Amino acid sequence: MIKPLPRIRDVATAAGVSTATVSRALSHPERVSKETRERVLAAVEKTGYTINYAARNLRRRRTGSIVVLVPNLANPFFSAILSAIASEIAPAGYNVLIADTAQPPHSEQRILEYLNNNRADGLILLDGTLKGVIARGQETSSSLPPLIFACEWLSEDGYPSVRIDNSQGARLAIRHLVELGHTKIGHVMGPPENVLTVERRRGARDAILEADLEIREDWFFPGDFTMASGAGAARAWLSLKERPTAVFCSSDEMAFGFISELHRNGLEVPDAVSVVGFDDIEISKRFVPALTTVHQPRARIGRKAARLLLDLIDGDDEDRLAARAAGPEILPIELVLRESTKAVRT
Amino acid sequence: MIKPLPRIRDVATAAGVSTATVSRALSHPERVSKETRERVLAAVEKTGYTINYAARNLRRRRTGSIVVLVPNLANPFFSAILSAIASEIAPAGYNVLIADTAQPPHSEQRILEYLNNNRADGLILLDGTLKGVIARGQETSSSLPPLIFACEWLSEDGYPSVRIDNSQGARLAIRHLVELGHTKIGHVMGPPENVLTVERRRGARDAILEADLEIREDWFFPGDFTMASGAGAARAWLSLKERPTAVFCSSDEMAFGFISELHRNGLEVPDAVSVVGFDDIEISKRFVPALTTVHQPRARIGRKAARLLLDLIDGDDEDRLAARAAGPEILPIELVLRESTKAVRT
DNA sequence: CACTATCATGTAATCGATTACAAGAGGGCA
DNA sequence: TGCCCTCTTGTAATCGATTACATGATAGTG
Repeated sequence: MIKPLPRIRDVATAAGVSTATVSRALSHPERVSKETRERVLAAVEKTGYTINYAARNLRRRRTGSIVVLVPNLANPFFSAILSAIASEIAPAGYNVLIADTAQPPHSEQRILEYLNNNRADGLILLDGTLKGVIARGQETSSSLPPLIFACEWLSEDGYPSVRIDNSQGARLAIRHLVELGHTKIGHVMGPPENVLTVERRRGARDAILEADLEIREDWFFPGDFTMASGAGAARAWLSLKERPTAVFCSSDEMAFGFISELHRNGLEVPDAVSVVGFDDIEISKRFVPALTTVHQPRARIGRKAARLLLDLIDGDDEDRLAARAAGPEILPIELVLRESTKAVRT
Repeated sequence: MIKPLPRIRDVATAAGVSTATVSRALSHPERVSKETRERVLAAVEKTGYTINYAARNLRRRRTGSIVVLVPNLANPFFSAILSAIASEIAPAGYNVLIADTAQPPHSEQRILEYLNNNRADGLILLDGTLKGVIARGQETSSSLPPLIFACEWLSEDGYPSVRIDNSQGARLAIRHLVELGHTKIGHVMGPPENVLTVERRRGARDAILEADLEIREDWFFPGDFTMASGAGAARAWLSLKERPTAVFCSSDEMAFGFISELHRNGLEVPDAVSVVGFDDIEISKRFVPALTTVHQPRARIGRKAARLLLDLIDGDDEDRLAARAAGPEILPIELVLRESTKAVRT
């Protein structure tokens, strides 16, 4: 029942040429004559030949795949970026290999393995908490494959990255609330060590100070980007004696958690409190109320990161140094005004 | 700057043994003596050796990866399943290779390539619209690698699949609405050719008839599982002279689109109309109103499909025939009651 | 016409790990 | 002591495609 797959030798026999010629006809068509090329292609068709990638990759000393490390595959924010990455990488002839860094099987050891040259020709990292792992990777391995950060990044090491200006996004959100007349503004933060948390919190603080408003530490609620943590922040908000009239959440998901928890307690947004999110994921415009939020061009981020990585892979060491020197690629964002914010009662 | 990676020969030299012994020490530790094993492991440590998978896979005549074909990576329904699949497959030593069947670069030709033995050791298909491609694959290739459908499936060919009882899910939804006293019940359907659409519509019709209620064709709204199509159905609902008082949507996303579009038109759920969804994706319990929906155990579906596939890969042809004969694996569902439905006004 | 450049193709080495087979060492048993 | 069996290790073939190098044919040039 198991018939062995046709090999390049079978094609060569069928076409009456050598394996070298078949290989050339397929990989460098311009290097064989028109007649043999056609004869080879016909033979390929006839035998049903498809290439054995393991053999090709072994000989070419590459892996043919690109690894994407995602903090959480199930999170729609990441899956949209992933989708864009895949759409750019697949046509370039690479496999997209996905690893969820939060999944239990992915110990540091496992992730290190991906960093090793012989697992991937390049990496895209959507997880900025891998500093330790990458440092260890540099010690262990003589040279890491090209890598690019997207969305998140390592604050010190100058790896190339594609991202937005997060503190600017936070400023846009806060300024909008200020313009609506809010003077008591809170913030639901991301996980403490995350770069995004740091940048967005900084932007938020700066904008609050610029508006000559007070920074109240008890209005900066801890969170971790999940809906559950947004709901927790809502409970914290409810328990306050003096409550902010507007809250900027560091992710859309937290904003949903926040709004839904208030709803459970009989309070509606934006009447009870104005809420701004961050990310503008798919559902934000359909949420009830539709969420005012900072739009991140997720598809563009993914595509850009993929294209930069492909350039790095094709380029030489010089190109790589140039890429690191060039600094991060910052894509534009915008504040999308919807229903979840309104002017403060006067 | 580029230092060549250590090969198995380097380890052999460092340990003072042959490459065969190194290979055995790593792949079949019980076949070498304790002392050499330790010596080899020390040499591996010292040289920083990591295996070259292309070489191993070439020799072992396998690819080391499993391909998952997803209709739409950016859809959170699928990404949760994918996440579960990855968590099960990665520890088994396979790469998870993802291909988005809806992405432009994935012509039929490209998908066919994945079906070929030498791209993957096995496939998990979340897309039931691939009938044509698979038929062509069977013609072209002598034997397809083991494959498993998850969620969706091909209605005729008896490929193994892991899924839920979709018509039963639809019945649960309709019965719930009937119990709440609704007598005018509508349904927002998925894309016409989709198996899920067919099954859920059938379940819905049967349950409506069982309740001695009328089937009104103009209350069966076309859709395609997306939020936008749910919003379209809402507009259709609004334009009716006589409107159903309850609507069962074939996906949660369509339910969100439906609810949000009504909200834009000043109508609120469940006061204006009761809505039931299908899937119970992450956000459903936090939507406003929290969505009553049919829960699919997505993580379990993903894990189960992955485990079955791994069994098939390890098994022989006999096991594969047995698996096809065993029929689909049906996982339990339940109706989750939340806020989007309420008793009809009497 | 002789000589060189160009083009098309074939021969065979190569990528790096695995494993069939061979061989040697050591133990057990008559 | 001699024979067989088991255990450990080494030698070398192998997986399938690519490509450096060699070769022969053809065209172009002085």
